[in-house]
Amino acid sequence: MLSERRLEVLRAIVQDYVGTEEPVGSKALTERHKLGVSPATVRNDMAVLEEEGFIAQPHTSAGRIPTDKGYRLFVDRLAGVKPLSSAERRAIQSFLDGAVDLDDVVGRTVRLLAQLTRQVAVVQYPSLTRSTVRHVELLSLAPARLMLVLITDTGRVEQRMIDCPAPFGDASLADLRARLNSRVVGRRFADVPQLVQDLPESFEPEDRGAVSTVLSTLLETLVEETEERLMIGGTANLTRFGHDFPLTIRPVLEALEEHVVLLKLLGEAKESGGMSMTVRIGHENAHEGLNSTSVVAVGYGSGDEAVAKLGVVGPTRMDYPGTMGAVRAVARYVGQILAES
Amino acid sequence: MLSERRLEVLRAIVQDYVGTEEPVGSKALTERHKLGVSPATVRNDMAVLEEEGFIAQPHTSAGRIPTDKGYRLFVDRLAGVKPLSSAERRAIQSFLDGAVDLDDVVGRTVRLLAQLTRQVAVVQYPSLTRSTVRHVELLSLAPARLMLVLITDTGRVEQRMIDCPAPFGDASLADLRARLNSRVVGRRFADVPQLVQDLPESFEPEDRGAVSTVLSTLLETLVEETEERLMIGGTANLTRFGHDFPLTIRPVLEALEEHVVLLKLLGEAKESGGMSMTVRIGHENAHEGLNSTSVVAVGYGSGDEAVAKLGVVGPTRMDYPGTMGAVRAVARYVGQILAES
DNA sequence: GCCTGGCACTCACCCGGCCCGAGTGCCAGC
DNA sequence: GCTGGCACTCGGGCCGGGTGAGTGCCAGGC
Repeated sequence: MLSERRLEVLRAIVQDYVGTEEPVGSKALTERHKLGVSPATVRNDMAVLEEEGFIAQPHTSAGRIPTDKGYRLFVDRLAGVKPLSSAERRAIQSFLDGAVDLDDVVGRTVRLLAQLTRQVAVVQYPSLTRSTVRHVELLSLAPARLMLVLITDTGRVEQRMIDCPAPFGDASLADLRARLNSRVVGRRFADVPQLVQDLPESFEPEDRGAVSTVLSTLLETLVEETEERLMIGGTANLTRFGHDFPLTIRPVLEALEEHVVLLKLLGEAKESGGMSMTVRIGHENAHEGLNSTSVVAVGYGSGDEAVAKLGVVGPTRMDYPGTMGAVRAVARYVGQILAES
Repeated sequence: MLSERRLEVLRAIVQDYVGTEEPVGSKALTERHKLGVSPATVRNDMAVLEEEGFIAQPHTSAGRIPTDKGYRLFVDRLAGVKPLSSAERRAIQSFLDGAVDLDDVVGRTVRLLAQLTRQVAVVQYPSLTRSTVRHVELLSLAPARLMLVLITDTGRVEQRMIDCPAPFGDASLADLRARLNSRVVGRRFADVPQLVQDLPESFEPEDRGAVSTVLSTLLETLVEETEERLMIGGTANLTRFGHDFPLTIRPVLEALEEHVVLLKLLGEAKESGGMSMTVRIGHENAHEGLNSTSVVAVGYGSGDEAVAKLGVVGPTRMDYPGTMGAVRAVARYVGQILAES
């Protein structure tokens, strides 16, 4: 177990390093923080911290920098979540309030988060699995060609073309539309399959084929489109860590373009309701390209349950309390916006 | 007027510089190209080209590099559009063929273009102004609350909430839906305002307010949403020009995030049907951040007329013939895909 | 008149050596 | 267990010479 003062030294190192971006030495530490001890003592503490793997020296005779393990300890035990100033909160609210549709909400959220944290922001579109159906619409485009439009409670719209095995009368179509809606509106996606299972049987034999086709397309849409989408912003902020980063920036950009990777990243730790904040530091990220970055993510949703996640990607050397505060605050406001609409 | 040989020298300089990324000298030029003259002669030609502003020296006693003006001449008079290999064409086709919906088409196109040109790809969503209406749907969510869904021939779906001044009966709603569709389906967006102008008059007085509200929302959607969206990919390719670029990469990333700027960029030169290819080199780009990049853009569409643009952003030092070939080929295939669906 | 080979000149870049200073580890003393 | 002192390390900045690619100019030849 590390003594109280050693933890204090670690905290000071992390704070200074995040601020200056330069390895921090024992003398500078005692000057900037009221540790109440001399540089020599700090040096001894540093030696211990290094032995334990919390900090490291880039070269002999240079200051120390925190390791991933050091940041981990800092985040877990030494840092709180810094609440935003009321001015910042107002800014968030007014920025998000002008949104007109879901795309706009997500777009604004990304820009907001990127600006607030000065890092790369990632926002996942509200997931369909936990959503409910607001409306299903069927349109006849041609005698045997339909369009299925699915509207979710989060405001998302999905459409699919359907080629029916046989022409489908307008009356039957209206009937199907009405019955379908009466069964699934307000229901969760996961429940839909059961709810529509016996629907074909209640139609005339000649229409059953078409009805089945429609239903299977609907179910496909529900499942397939759970493949989620996301939006990214603030990549220009990557250049802020340019000094030692230029070599590392490429794999990060590459990783950011692989949305599948990011979705997995956000998705991990969906246990615990999914609303809690997760911080993955450096090598804790499975993807190699992100080994020199940290990911701060949190779930958001209109109710108690998360419908999706959002977060930021930045250098391991980031202002964790501030970032976590901003991410959490933004997630809350987005949740509110979604609940209102 | 420049002599034939001097143009040849310029072409050789551009090609070598694009290949090696290093200033090219007179000796190396004569070695790599069959110019049929000695280095000394080339030096004289270079002096003339420099005086005319087509090439420049980074420092005294270094090779020459093309200026924006030099690239311009190269593109206009010295370079053709390099057609793709049949293998590349097959790759394009098979890559795009698997797309399931519009988002997917655009997403695949971006990735394809980025990979093919190894540069940053930008694809604009099919514009609504030139599109036609495929269907308008009205859904009753609550007594005085409607949802308007607009489906375009390019497969795009827009939805809007409408709060009516007074409740609106189901019969009236069905009536409005039917009449609205019979008037606007298959019509161009630009023509819609005239076509629906007198529609409220034909309804009962108590419904006219609601009908007007619906119509004005529809018209708003048509206009507002002409504000177009786009997708970007391949930003990791920016790091390929890292050697002299690290300082310049930031403003480029920033410019790429300002979609408005990009849209303006793509939009310029919409004259001439909009299908022709435009190349903007270096300072020809109005936006400062893109002063060291070139933009190659071309319109695409399902018919003869462009519904949107796509293109790539890369360093002025790019392989113009190859890039132009790839951009043009991709645009054609995307047009085909859109026409089929 | 245009092309050519020769020649002197100019810098950017590389390399090695040097100094400097921040930072360290260790030790003896309080 | 903390402190001040001390010798040591080593990365980074600075200087100076050598190198070579590239240039401009000039006199001579086709």
